[in-house]
Amino acid sequence: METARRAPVLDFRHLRYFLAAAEHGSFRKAAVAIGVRESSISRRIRDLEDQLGASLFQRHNGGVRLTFAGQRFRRRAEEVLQHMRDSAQDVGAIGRAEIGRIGVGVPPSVAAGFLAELFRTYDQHHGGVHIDFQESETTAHAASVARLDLDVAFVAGQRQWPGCEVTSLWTERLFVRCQNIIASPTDPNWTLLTAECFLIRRAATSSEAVDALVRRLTDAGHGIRLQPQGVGHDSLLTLVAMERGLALVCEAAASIPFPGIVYRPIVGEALSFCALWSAKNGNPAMRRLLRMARSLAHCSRSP
Amino acid sequence: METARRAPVLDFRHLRYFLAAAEHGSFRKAAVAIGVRESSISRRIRDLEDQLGASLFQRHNGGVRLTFAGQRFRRRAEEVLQHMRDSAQDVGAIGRAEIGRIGVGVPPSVAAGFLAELFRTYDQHHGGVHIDFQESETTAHAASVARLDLDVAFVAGQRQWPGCEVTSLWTERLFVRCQNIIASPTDPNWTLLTAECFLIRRAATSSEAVDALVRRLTDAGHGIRLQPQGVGHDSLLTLVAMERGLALVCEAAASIPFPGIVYRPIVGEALSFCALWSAKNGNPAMRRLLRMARSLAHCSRSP
DNA sequence: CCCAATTACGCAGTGCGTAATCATC
DNA sequence: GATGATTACGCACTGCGTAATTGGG
Repeated sequence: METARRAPVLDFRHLRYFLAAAEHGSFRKAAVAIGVRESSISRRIRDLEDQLGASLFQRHNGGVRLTFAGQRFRRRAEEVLQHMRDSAQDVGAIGRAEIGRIGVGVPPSVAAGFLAELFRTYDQHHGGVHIDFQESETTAHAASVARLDLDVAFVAGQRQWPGCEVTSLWTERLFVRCQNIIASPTDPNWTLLTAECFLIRRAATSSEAVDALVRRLTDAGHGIRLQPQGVGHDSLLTLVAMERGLALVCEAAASIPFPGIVYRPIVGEALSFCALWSAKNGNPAMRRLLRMARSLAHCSRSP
Repeated sequence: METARRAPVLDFRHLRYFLAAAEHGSFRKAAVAIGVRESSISRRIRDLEDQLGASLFQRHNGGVRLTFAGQRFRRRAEEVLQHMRDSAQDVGAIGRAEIGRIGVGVPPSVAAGFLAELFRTYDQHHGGVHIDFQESETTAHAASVARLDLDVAFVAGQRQWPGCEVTSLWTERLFVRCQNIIASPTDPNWTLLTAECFLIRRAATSSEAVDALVRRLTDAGHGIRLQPQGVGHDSLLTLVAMERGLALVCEAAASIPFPGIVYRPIVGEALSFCALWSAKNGNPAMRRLLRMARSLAHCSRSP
């Protein structure tokens, strides 16, 4: 058995050299154009011809000319190379976060406040990135982030979550959402609060905000009546308007007006929000969003 | 200035490795599938990611998973690789003379005889090859072959031509094409022939066949009247039917019947044909035609 | 401790440049 | 002799395999 010289692996350079030679009609000129010696062109094209099983050039004195096979291969090679360049361009754009996709976990209300501002700004600068919002509770968010099902989640509270990095971002005051017939002390009337019952979403029974309020009231010697409801955030608002109780909301949600509803701040009570993300997640669009969030948090905090 | 490690040139292997890893969801499995070590896969994909400027896989314990960029690049890579394979296939088919193009120079009549048989057989076996016929005189054919404008030319005579290889193929008897009123001696009546005038195409004044006949007649002490006409081969036939003279044809043309026309062989006079081609011409379809021609000549000669 | 990916290291193979050679005008 | 492609040779470098390392259940 003959030890057939192992076929050289086809390289994109083969195509580049070939196209240059085809364009210039001369190995020499092609070599100058590419910045390489003629011998390289010659050998690479010989490799290419060997591998393809057809000669691509007719060599005559004064240069080379494409054979029939060469003419045919030229188009193909151009297409392949162009396609490859496009692909690299495409993927590179993802790498530079010019396009892409982010899965983002958000708390119930993103219509106003820090997050609304963040995503508005982000969209302005990275319109090509599709943002997939996922509304859920903190625990589920943390798990998704750790599993890389979500790229980043914005949640209330500062606690650690396994497999998640935590980046503190901003703080919001807590508000009581109530009917507008209730008196409006600057400092909330605790007695009044305890008389009413608090409507909370069943899924958020152990949320940071509720925990904080309960702690605060019990520390002050007051009781509190919680009334979990299996409804969404929007419906809670309606329930309040129906005089079925009060609702606890953060500052972002308090900026949204609704007929028959007013918001009263709970002085001294605040809720801090942070971003959860995974160190293993290299999604450049996510990292840029995170950077932007930090920058935004810094801006709005320092003044 | 930092000595930035020169970027590794993208290779089709990069794509193959990447696709294998994407398919198997594991560098390890991809490595076995391809028949290479994991480290190779790992490094090559890292190169690819560096070059593209985006990470393609999320590494988690138990394997890898495509990122958004990776998913996108996967389609592209498949297309590029497939396109490249198709191209190689295509060009390879040309190399194996399954498809292609041949420029063939032919004498005025190819409707019958050796060439007709040759092309009929060739078409049967290589239907994908397009044959470009070019009808011209020997000198022009030889020049075209040397310039590689023609791949091969079949011409009468055996003489050498610059830049051409010569391959003797077959021999044909010469015939006189005449009106059917002329007597039909087995051996042509030389007196009769000299009495008539020979119609020849002006372009073929110095053709091998005419030269041979003139030589023969003058050697035998006879004169000959040549009457060049600026018409094509077909028209000559009509002129003979109009009793304007005789015409000299080779055996192939003599097998085509025409009303009012008969052919008489010139005993002892024969014309040999050969193929002209260039040693520099690697056109595989041409070389296969040539091989087939030799084989055919051998077959029809030996019995 | 296992699985899977990554990194360190040494060796073989490949590609390039230099330079000589061939071929044609 | 000039131009242009091909070939011989030596060197640097890349890429692979082996094996050690990291990292997460």
